[in-house]
Amino acid sequence: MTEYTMNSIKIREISNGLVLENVNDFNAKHIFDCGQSFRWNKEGDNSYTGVAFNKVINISSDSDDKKVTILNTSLKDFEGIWFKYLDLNRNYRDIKRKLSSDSIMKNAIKYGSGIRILNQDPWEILISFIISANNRIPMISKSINLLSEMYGQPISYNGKTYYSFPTPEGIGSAGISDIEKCRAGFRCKYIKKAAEMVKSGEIDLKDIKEMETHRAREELKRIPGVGAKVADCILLFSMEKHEVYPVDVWVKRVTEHLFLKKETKVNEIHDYAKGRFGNLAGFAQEYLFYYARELKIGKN
DNA sequence: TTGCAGGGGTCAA
DNA sequence: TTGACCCCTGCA
Repeated sequence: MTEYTMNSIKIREISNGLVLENVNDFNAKHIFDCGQSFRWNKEGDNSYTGVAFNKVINISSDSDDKKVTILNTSLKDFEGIWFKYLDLNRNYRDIKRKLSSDSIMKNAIKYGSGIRILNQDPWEILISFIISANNRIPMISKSINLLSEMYGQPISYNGKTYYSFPTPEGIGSAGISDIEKCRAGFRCKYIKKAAEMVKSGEIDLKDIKEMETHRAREELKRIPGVGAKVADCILLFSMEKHEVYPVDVWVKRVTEHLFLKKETKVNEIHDYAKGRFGNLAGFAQEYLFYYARELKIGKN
């Protein structure tokens, strides 16, 4: 049996995948339920099956044993895709230690101790978070799945058919009445326009990813349906801008409730987060979002 | 059974 | 700064 090591993670090949050992700060539930992705479904055995980068994989984790199992993959794909996607090169122990200077963050981090910020595809995140505006999570997932069924490629796994996320060409060439079949309502016109802009090269997501954060945000906001919050989600979840602090209703509530103790304007919340969490604000946001939403903190 | 509020915001006035 | 907005669910 051959074993490999990447960043102190031991990798062992099994018949249909890989077993990773000595993985710190990794909990599948925390990662896939903390709001950064809409394409991971919980299975009966508490594992998660998801579609990303035109592949379907299944991930389960045992935090106590520091063990992660990835099914339907290969060593080659792990090295080429999943190691980066799962952010396994990052030391979350350091991040958590730096953010734990007060008891409030300590509790939030303890609650979502296995959160990692995925490195997702900017194009997929762009469309997904346009759909998220004034919407509910089950509906967002449903619309993304319908879009994928209509314009993506089928992928079979475990007797089920999944669909890859569509390309800009796929959605950009579709008519508005077809896109409306994804049930995203008034957001459909934004989806179409965004796809056309990416398809034509008017918006180059690769370029934007390389830009300084402020300029990248302004560039993203040129896309219809992308305001401050959606732009920040794109920056944090797909462009490695970890200093941004996307403020949605939950984050606004939890920041007010736990820290500011009063109603506060979104701009002031940004300033506060920048001052308090610095270049780790994005990580803080994820711990707080998960903590707030799971425990309904600040609601009412 | 029907009706209404409201949701991971954005846009236009 | 304020409403409207597709679609759907939960709850009177």
